Amino acid sequence: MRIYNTLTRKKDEFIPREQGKVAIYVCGPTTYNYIHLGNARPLVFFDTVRRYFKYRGFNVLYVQNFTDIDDKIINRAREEGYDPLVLAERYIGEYYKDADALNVLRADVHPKVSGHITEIIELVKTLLDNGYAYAVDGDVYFNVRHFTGYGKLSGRTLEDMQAGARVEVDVRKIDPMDFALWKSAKPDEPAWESPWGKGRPGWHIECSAMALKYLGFNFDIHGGGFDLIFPHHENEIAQTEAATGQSFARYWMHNGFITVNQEKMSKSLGNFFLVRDILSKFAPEVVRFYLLGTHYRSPLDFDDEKLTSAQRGLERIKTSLRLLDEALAGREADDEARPDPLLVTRLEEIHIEFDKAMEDDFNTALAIGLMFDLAREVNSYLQRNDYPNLAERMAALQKARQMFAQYNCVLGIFKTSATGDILLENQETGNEGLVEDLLDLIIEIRQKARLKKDWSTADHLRDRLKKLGIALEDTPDGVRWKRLG
RNA sequence: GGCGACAUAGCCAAGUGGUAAGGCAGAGGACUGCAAAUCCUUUAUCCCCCAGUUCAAAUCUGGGUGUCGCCUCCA
Repeated sequence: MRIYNTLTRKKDEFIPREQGKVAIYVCGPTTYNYIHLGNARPLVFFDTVRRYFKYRGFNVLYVQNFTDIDDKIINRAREEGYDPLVLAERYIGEYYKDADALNVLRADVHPKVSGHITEIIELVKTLLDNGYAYAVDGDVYFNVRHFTGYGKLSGRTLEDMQAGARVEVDVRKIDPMDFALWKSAKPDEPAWESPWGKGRPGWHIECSAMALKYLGFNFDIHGGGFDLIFPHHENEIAQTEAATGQSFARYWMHNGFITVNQEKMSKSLGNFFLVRDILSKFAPEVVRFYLLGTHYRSPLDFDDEKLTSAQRGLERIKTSLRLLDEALAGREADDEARPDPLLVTRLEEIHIEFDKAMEDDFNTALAIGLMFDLAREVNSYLQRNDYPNLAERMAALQKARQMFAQYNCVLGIFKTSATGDILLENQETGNEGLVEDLLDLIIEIRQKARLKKDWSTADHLRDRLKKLGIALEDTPDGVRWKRLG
């Protein structure tokens, strides 16, 4: 497996710290608002990475933090008249709603900063003892000049950074690039007792403390958005490696941005789209499918048309799944039957390609392309009548359905049953009984009209149903209906 | 100013030396009462421009143009 490593600026062969195990830390959101699509990309992508490792038989330990103490939270809380921690907690709850909708699996651990103050203080103490940090008026800063590797992740030197530095010069700092490990508390801010007085952690130290606690040093993969490379991840590396004398993480993965009109979607530019607003217009599987349709390191431009295009594409795959289910419905699988090689040889080729795509730096775009190939092979095969016998045909189709389910386990597009079978929307809820019965009735009436060649009645019913979001399809074997959109 | 990324058909997008995946949209055909869905065929003599390396380049090197990002909170 090859992974593009920001640290080495190339694709490196993945060698786990421990055989058969992989430890991953992903920087989660600062919870002062609902998440937007830009936040969703790393969630969905790293969730897919995690799923792929699992699919390959790895034992995955996946940690994603919540930053629940931060200036923005404090400001927002002040505006709304809440306690900052209460506000943060509320948005953590909202985060789960959006993440669950997008089929993002819960992390093994979702640590919060507020629950790890002790660990953070310990880490800061270590850095002070080591001489990598200094305290001034209740603040503690990390001394970047002291850490020789500073800049190794972002690929620039302190001189580079200062040449165009836009940081305000704080005379109390030894170097302008020094960053806060601990901030003294202003009145009305959440604060904790520390050896340096009441205060709260700086932004970067939390991830170091929590990653070390749950994953230890030298763990496998640390992920986040491109914009975290500097300063966040650079500082994490500096702190952690200065404190432990050990490597922090070995593979650093960064996803590209979601853009709007080619510009970065960000909270500060105000051009962001909330996940829940998008989900009010598009199904979650469409959003996930769209996000994974582009390689994670490339920018991805967002607008409704692109989602609509994704929706239509996904419909193709759904159709193929429906056709498969229809063909297999009510038939017992015969485990003895040899799958028809006519279909299965192609399936095997696709399967090899799928693994190759994912092995090569998680090329989900290629993997999705292969799902389309799979769909075409299936659809095409279903139209043929020259199969050897029914049992072999069914075995081959069964195999195809398993492949769809497997790939879906990795890509996480469709909701699944407990056994991992793909659930299409018609099957999702148990509350559909009446709708189905009514549709059966309407279809029956229409069929009678069609027998009498009363095309205007038949077409009228079909048109009206279409306006209600139900599409009818007449086939030689009867009428099929599905929900649109 | 420093550092970096990207530029592939109408649109989206994969492809890091061997002669352009896939999707959306479009065209033609099969099927259909008509549709829809599906299948088949078709849509880039060519991958921003120029020069170079090579038997061979979208893929490597140099130069140029354009777009974006980081250097400040941001996924």
